[in-house]
Amino acid sequence: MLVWERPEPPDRAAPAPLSRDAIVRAAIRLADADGLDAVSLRKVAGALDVGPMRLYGYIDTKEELLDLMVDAVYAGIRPAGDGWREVLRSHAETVRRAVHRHEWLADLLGGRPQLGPNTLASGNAVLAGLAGIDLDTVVPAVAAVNAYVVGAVRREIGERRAERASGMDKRQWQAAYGPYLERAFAAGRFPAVESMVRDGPHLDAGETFRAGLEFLLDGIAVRLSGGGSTPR
Amino acid sequence: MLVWERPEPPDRAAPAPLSRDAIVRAAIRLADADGLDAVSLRKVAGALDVGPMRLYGYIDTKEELLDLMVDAVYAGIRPAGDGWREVLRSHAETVRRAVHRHEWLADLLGGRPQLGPNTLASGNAVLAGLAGIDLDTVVPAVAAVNAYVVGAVRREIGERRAERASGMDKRQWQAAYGPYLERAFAAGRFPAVESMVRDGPHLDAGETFRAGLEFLLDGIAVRLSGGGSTPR
DNA sequence: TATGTCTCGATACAGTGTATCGCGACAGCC
DNA sequence: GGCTGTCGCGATACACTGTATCGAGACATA
Repeated sequence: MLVWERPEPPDRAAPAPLSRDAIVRAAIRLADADGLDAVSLRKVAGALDVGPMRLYGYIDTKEELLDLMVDAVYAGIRPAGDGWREVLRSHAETVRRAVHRHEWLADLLGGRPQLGPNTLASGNAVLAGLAGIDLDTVVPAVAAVNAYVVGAVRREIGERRAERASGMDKRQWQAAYGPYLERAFAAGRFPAVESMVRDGPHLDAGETFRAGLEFLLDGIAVRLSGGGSTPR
Repeated sequence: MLVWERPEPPDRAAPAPLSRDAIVRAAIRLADADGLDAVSLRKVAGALDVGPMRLYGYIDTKEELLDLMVDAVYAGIRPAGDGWREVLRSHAETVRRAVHRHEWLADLLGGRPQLGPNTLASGNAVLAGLAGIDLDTVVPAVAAVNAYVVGAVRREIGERRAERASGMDKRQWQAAYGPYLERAFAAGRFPAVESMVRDGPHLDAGETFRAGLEFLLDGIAVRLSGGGSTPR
């Protein structure tokens, strides 16, 4: 094509000013709106009016971006309250609330060790709130609470998504899986599950989360008060 | 109609005989060898000497294949032992062992509700082992143990991968993250974390898992023996 | 034998993460 | 003020993903 008819290059928008922070915020916006799958380097870059390759000046890898997203959320995760029990409980509840605001967190938590500054600060605050207690108890206790929270929110979000996928409503979810379960039960192969579904309590997600958390805290309390070893 | 009850297509004197089972086994082999990312429909089909589109006769979606993989593993997950405590403990340990054999399970567990026949049978066995106990306690207790296990194995596998990624050795992992943590500590911003790392116990993954599990079981024991409500 | 049904899989599409590298813009120097 | 060296941007490319489409061929039935 000859110069004469070749269009001039578009007025090069002054390269949009960029920062790791802006990138992470854009990625979080995308993930909040459409889930983690919607976070592609191309889309993040597009949201910032920037070429995809530009991002590689700020991060080496998509995984690093995900790590930064997690750490950004941890900026708002701090335990509150007095006493070991309240510290651990509020920590757990705060993480859960964060997951409610950012469902994609459920996909990332526990997936790889998080050592970002905000995550470290959050962990530091929890440990500081437990100062004075024997480290031999604190370390496994904190690990256990974290493990529980990760697993619990994962299941909670997983179920929520399954419900949403089958039509937005718990009634409709039951309509989708109910008949399947009915047929599975009809064969009589899962009587214990069947009686649980029929006669068991129907706790909502929050009640289930808190009930499990209290079990765990009660168990930690046993160790703290008993001071002895765990009974077999 | 869900995968589990949808009948397989009839045996067809096809170029390569195929079955849902063969597909799932091939997928599991790939995932065991090279991780979940190595499970692509093309690679699975390739391992079976078959075109990729052939698989869609047996599954509707890749997610269904992942569900089938999880359910296949649950075929070997059954609790053993007598008494609620031993049932829950052995269930947890068995799941953990399965995750050790199939690390990709850690990426899938809790991600979506599992209602396959083997998973239902496993859950049924656990509930049957808890027969006689008040369902108001059993339901949250089982949920809590499952949540804990999911979170715990996720972290365990996540850490194991991070170590492996940085050179195969725990020493080398500490060499990779150690200096970073040293620098972070040097600023004095995470004193509680620092003292934990320096003075805290260094439990291995198995000890940590069991310690947290015993906390949880102790907490459930409190409810079972006390019979009363949880103290605030 | 003709017809209808069904399955296979080649091809295609839109998307992914990221390596490569030429071009253009800027900074510093003569 | 003009030249040159450096550097970062981002177009292009690559290998790969999950899956929709659809023509071709095989089988069962009429």
